[in-house]
Amino acid sequence: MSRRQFTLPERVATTPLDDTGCTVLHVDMDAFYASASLLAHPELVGTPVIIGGGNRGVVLSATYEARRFGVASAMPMSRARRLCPQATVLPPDHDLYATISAGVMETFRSITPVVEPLSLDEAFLDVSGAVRLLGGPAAIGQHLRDTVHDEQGISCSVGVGPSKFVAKLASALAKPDGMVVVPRDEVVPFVQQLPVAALWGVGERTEEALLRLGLRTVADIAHTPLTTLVRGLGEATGHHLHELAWGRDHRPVEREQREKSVGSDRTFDSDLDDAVLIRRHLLALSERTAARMRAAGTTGRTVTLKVRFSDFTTITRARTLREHTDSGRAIHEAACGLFDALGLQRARIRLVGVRMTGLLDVTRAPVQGVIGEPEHGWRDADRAVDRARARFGAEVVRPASLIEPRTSASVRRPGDLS
DNA sequence: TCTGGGGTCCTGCTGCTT
DNA sequence: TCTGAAGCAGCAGGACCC
Repeated sequence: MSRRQFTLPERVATTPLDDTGCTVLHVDMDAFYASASLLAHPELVGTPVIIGGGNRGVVLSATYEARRFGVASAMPMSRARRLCPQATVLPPDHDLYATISAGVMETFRSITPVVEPLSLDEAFLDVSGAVRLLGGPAAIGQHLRDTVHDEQGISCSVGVGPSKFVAKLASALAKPDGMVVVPRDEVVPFVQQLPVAALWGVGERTEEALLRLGLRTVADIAHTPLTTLVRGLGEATGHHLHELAWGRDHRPVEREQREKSVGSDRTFDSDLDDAVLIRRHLLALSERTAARMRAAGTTGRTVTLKVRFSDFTTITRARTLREHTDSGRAIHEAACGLFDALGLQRARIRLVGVRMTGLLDVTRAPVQGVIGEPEHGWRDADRAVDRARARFGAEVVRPASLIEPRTSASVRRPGDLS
């Protein structure tokens, strides 16, 4: 679900051109979360719908009817509601999105085994091995669009190019519900007429830095000495943008991408200054992180605590443990240690997060027993809890300190401690 | 206007080891 | 024994992506 939208440059045709050598496809679902939610609410088709929620949330997705009013992804919900008060607001349904995404990825893999998912709603495909069987890349792209529409009932846009970078730019231009092919010979003029913000890796800050250097288009970057770019943007970014500005991107489409971190954040409905309550939130986040690691068969060694204050300044503190763990208890202990070491005196906190890095497959990082821990200790208990949750639901077993006293009048949503 | 939650990557700094 | 350089790991912060 790219957040970048560009107008179609005049020299790029929307009909298939010479697609020889354009073996990389980038497929991006159109307004994926909104389109998926409409499958469950067909009565809302053709109306403005916003997916998001919460007092302090942002827009996750919106139908094109809502976008016409200026609503965009990542926009604060309060602003979106002002721009389009008639829109229906639906809460996200992540289970539904995961199910549809799995179906879409299966369709992709029926065409080529070389599929690199980027998120639930987009992926790169290398179709070089499928050309002889299914026709040229553009024909494959069209076949893919038709299949996804027929099988899942949602539309997608496809970019076809000789590299991932070009294919991704092309799919952004194809939106919504279209396909753009960038022939190999057209790559340099195609990329160089775009604004600098079109480049992958150029966000708000980098765009500002480029504008300060007087660079507005990709062509400007291409004709700037590399040393100037490196001085202004840093070693990696300077080289990266210079390569992209000449249409050079040699990264292959990769099937397996192992995760490098797992974590959870929680923004509170209102800022908190109660350390006891914050530690309880850290326990919930630690348990969730640990459960996800166990489900993925990984363990982690470095615990990173994130704290965002009411003025939106954010700090992180990390601690590397002596050995790998997938225990919520161990993660919580480290996170609380880091939190206590901050020595905060009733600071108003907006968000806390827990993240584990230094991940290793559980078979390669056997977790040693803790001195004093019984033979069938907490690890066995954690796994029993995982099995119970898988069978009866996530809320069926929780640490005692996370259980709220029952009141007949109150209904709380999962994970809401405050 | 008022900023989610899941991530990756880069840069600069510090401290440890050789 | 002391000192400086180099390499490396860990940490913190920030930018960026969807």
